[in-house]
Amino acid sequence: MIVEDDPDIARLVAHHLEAVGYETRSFASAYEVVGCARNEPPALFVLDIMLPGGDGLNLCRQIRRNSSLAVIPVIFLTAKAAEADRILGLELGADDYIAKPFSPRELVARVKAVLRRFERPLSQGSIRAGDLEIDPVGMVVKVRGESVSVTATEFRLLEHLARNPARVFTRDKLLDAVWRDTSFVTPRSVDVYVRRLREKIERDPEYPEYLRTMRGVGYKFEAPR
Amino acid sequence: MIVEDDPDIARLVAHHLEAVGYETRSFASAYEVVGCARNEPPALFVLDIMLPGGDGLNLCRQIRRNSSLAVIPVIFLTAKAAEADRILGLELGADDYIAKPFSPRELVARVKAVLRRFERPLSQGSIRAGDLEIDPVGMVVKVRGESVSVTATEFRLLEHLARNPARVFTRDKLLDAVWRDTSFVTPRSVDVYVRRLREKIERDPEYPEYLRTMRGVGYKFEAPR
DNA sequence: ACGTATTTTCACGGAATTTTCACATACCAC
DNA sequence: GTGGTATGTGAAAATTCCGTGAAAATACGT
Repeated sequence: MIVEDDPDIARLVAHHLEAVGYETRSFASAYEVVGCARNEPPALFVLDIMLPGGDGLNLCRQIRRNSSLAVIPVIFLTAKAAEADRILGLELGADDYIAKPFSPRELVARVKAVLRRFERPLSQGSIRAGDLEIDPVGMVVKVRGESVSVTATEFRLLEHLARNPARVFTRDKLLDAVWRDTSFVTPRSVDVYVRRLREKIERDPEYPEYLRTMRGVGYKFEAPR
Repeated sequence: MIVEDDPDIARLVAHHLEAVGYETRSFASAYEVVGCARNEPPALFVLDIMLPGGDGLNLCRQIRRNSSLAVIPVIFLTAKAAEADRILGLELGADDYIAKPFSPRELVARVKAVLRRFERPLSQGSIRAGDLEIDPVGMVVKVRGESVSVTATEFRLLEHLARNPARVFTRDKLLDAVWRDTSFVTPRSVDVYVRRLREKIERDPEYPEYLRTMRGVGYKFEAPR
């Protein structure tokens, strides 16, 4: 959903997003945006910062305040790169920005990136990293072609970490994300699962390449280069 | 990485980019470009559109198809300033183009602009200062591209200081902000952590550029220009 | 009900980190 | 320079944290 008062730019953005298969709707002002969005929620907003009659920031605030729209990512178009920090830094909740002038490739890349970040729960595709292959549908993990058997919890833990590579999770966060019932499980249980996963997927469990421990914090998954 | 068959122009481009501090590698044909780039990925491609034996557009397509190179920006050099070329080039995945003949100033400006657009930290929230990169999500600190290992407390201290650059903190304030338990820790412990961070991130720990001591007061983080 | 696979807990020991301290050195005022 | 104070340095002590092995608890199929 594009909100941009300059028709040339609006058309440009729409065109390039449609060229790679996205549906778009364009608005020249902030007016009916919230109403329409509520009717048929878009996957993403692209907002011009400068809009006649209440700027884009304001619109963003409205979107964020509306509970049904609050989760939808927002990308800002801005003429001044200097504004950028303000946008991301502020409590506005923008997810990225694109400085004008932008190249179509950049536009598409950022849109894809943001959508990827937010689509996570929906994504069902299998994950590849290094010589690891994780197939959520079949609950199968393959290491260098060899499939290894993992238990349900092991799999969910690995999947969650691998879907968020290079990102540190505390044990508590992992418990929240991976353990179904939010029962009272010792955070240290995570350690045990990490160990067993390492035994199964790491070349040398002593020097793990995938499942790195961030001492004092938690664990993270890394795709070896 | 410059790909241009006319040696005069290639030298010209290389010279002007090197004059402002960029490293360059030049190729007269599209041949080994992809291979070399894969070995040592450049920050940017400058491609002549007209190349003997498979033109620049083709090369660009190849680059875009290679997943490890696909993110690297491409600038085209073209003799024909026709708008059609521009659209075509951009849709192909080029990020800008420069029409020949070009002024050195224009060349450098465009290269800088494109690099600036793409240099933005990948994950939101990560801090960049000088040749330091601090990624709170992954708990990673990079110095000139090299990631250095820091402990949890070291990281929290560095992050806190870097988030408030050019601002002096007394040791007590740092203890309050960075240390988890509000226990009674000697303020001098801060010194030790500053030292260890300096050993890891400063070029010469004797003359620190980032972590400056403000005698009689405390420490502050400064981003060297 | 029984045996098996999985999940969860726990205590221990080694290792990494944190914290402290004594001393060396640098800085400042005089 | 001299003295006094503040910071840097090296290393040891204290503490925390994680990997390990194994046992207890739970689920699961036969």
